[in-house]
Amino acid sequence: MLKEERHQAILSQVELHNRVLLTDIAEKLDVSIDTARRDVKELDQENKLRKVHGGAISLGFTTSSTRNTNIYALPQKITIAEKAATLLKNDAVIFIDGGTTCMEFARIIPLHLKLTCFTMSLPVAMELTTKPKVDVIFIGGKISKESQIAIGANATHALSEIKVDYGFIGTGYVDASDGLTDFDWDVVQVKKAIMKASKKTILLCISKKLNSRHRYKTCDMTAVDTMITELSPDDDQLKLFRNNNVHLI
Amino acid sequence: MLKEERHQAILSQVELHNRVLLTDIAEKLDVSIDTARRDVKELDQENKLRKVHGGAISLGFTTSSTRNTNIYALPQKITIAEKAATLLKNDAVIFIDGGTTCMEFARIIPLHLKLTCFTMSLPVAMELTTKPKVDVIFIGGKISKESQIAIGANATHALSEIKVDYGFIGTGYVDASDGLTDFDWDVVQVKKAIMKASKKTILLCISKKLNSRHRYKTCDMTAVDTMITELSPDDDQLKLFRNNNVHLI
DNA sequence: TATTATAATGCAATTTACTGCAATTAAAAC
DNA sequence: GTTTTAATTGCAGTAAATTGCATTATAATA
Repeated sequence: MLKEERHQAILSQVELHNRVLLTDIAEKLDVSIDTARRDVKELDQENKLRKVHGGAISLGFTTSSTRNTNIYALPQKITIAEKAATLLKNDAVIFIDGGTTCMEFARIIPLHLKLTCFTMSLPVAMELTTKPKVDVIFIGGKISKESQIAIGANATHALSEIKVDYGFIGTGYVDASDGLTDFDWDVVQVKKAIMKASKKTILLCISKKLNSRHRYKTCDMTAVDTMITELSPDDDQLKLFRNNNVHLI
Repeated sequence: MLKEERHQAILSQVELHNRVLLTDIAEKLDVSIDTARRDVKELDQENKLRKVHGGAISLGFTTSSTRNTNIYALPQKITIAEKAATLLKNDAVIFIDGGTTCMEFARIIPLHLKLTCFTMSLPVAMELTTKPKVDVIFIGGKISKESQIAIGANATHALSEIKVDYGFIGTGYVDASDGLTDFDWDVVQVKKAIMKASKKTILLCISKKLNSRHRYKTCDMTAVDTMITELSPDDDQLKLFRNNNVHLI
């Protein structure tokens, strides 16, 4: 393997996970630790990453105030994810839906927290594998290419056999009177099943989606126990939601 | 062979694989290393590629878009993946195991190919969502953090209910007499289930793993229908495998 | 503090690069 | 067709780069 290829491989790993261990480089690229260290050292000198004890981290990781340099992660979603994370307690059993907001939530879960997480979102599951104390269980099924979640009879059936404390879900569209709606029928079916499997349903939703609706209905607002948005609780837009016994954060 | 022809051959190689080794050029084009080096040097000066120690890489290789498609792929694994891909036909129903070699295989599947793919590897499933004509079905279960595949009773049970034409599997260790072995018991159980669900088992395995073994056994070599490595079929190491009715590519 | 893990350094073995040169080949000139 | 000329190629010797290992130093962690 050419040195240049190794360098690219290391950079891609850093780009993807924001960090990389020297031992991982050595093993996966089939070189000695020394070579891995030298590679990282050179990349550091070229200002492509930052070398730290035991590995390397991406340049933006430490400096930028916004946590992860995911271009899709809007700051509001991080705010929501941070609020949602405050609900988590050790040994909780939760479900995490797909979508970028839930993805942000998964990303923000503290490393020391012991959890059991169900999900049928591929990216969320991938992210959760980086959390040492989180048990991850994936609900299988046919994979929807757009949303990268498992759908179909298999998925809904598997969901019918579990019960979790909290179901953290997202939605495509939400409205105080029309409830949660989506444009994909299969996705709606799965979301229904998630809510049935959850003792409490927590909706993560950026304010942009408030007051919008689409073809297929997941549920009424009354079925949602808690809704988390980035707006302050006394925002005008939220008044309508208070009538549905929805707890707002 | 004319110099210009060589230059074209080198460029097409670089275009295809993003890289080329001087030793490969020398061997395949039947010239000395020196000539190969001189050719690459000229192409570099013409800005057709970038010369690096030991070979050359394509100019676009460093852009992050191509980088993401080349995470941690050893060149040998690409060779194996390419060979494996030749077995695929339209409308085939296959299973793809986890591991970097199988990942490379998933990556190389042509976009025009219509397939149904089962997998219980998160990265493989993610990759497959980029193939428009491939139906992806994920076998759910508890996710193993090291290997990022679904394991456990759920996974093996789900596997017991399907039947695929080809099962493309990897293994941690392989030996002609001891067969396929691994260090993780759960993983071995899943691999067994995969083989049971496959009409034909195709083992993708880099030569480095040949003649190695570990604690838990998946199966004997006789259970493998085809083994694909990057070695030439008359390599000495492979002689031992011929005795097991294993088809080598 | 003790213990472990990681880093830095020097060194030897290997691989690759460069240089000059002679032999060969292809093209040009006669 | 023959000779001349220039380009190309392979080889040998040397220089440089790369790599892995051993050793010592340093940093992290309990």
